[in-house]
Amino acid sequence: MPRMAADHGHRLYGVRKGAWSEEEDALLRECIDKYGEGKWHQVPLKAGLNRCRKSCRLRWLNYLKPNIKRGEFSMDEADLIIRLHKLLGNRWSLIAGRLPGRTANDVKNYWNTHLGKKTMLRLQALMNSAAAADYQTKVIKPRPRTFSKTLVQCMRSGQQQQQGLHFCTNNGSKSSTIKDDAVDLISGKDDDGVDKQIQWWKSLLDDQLSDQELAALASGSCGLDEEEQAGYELPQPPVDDRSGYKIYEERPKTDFTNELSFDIELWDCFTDDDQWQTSSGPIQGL
DNA sequence: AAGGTCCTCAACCGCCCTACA
DNA sequence: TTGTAGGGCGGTTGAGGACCT
Repeated sequence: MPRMAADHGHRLYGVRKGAWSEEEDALLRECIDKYGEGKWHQVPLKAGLNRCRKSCRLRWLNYLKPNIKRGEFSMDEADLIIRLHKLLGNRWSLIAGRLPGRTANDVKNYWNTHLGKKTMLRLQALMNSAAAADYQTKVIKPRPRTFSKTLVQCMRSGQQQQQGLHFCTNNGSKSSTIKDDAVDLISGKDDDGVDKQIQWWKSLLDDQLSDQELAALASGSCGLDEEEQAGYELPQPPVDDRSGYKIYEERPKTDFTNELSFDIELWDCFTDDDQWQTSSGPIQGL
């Protein structure tokens, strides 16, 4: 069934659709070189293209732009996508903004085809079948998350943010989630943005546990000293005496822990190819 | 070899946000 | 304050290639 061309409610007829030809690409490239990006409504006219402005913009941003990186996503990129998706959800443009040369469309497609729910189910099915065939079982050990010192500092300086928790003041006037805060940081909405962004990314990307943190984990804490723990332990009463914030346990519906456990499994698949191949054979289609 | 199914990704659609008059 | 237009985004579709039976 042919699609109707729609452009902000105005139906456009006779506008070319579908795959772009090399001639069209050349015309668009020439036009952007000459007049620059922006003013997309003028581009079809100036370029002599029988395309709607959105089609021109999309073609440029997703395909013709000079710095676009094509080809396979690296493991680093995949890892970053997983982490950012956990924080930001389907904010593909924000995620793509942190992956040089990648477009939102690329990231979205990559997620849907390689990292999304369907792939998750396929992977689980493969794991189940491998187990059923009496292959060596791959044991996934839970990896507790630690609260970075950066976040703790933010908390103390009035930043009501904590991973996986919702904070609000006693009168309930302010409530935020880690996703919203992450979006603000990434999009640079905060005034003292640069330093905070650096710190935030540092804590996000810091996958290595310090010796201190490892020792704390071994003793059953979560990487904070006693005083810090007192304020953040989930089962604690809802009001923190020192900060005056109510602390709410994240509702199970958000299923953060399940997501996390899957991501770890997925990441192990990326990093542990040898193990997969020896225990249950290579995973097809990943 | 042929037909069917699955997968990937470029492109489209419709909605939202913002700027401006 | 309201209406309009442009820019941008996320969700969805469908063509075409790869793979399977």
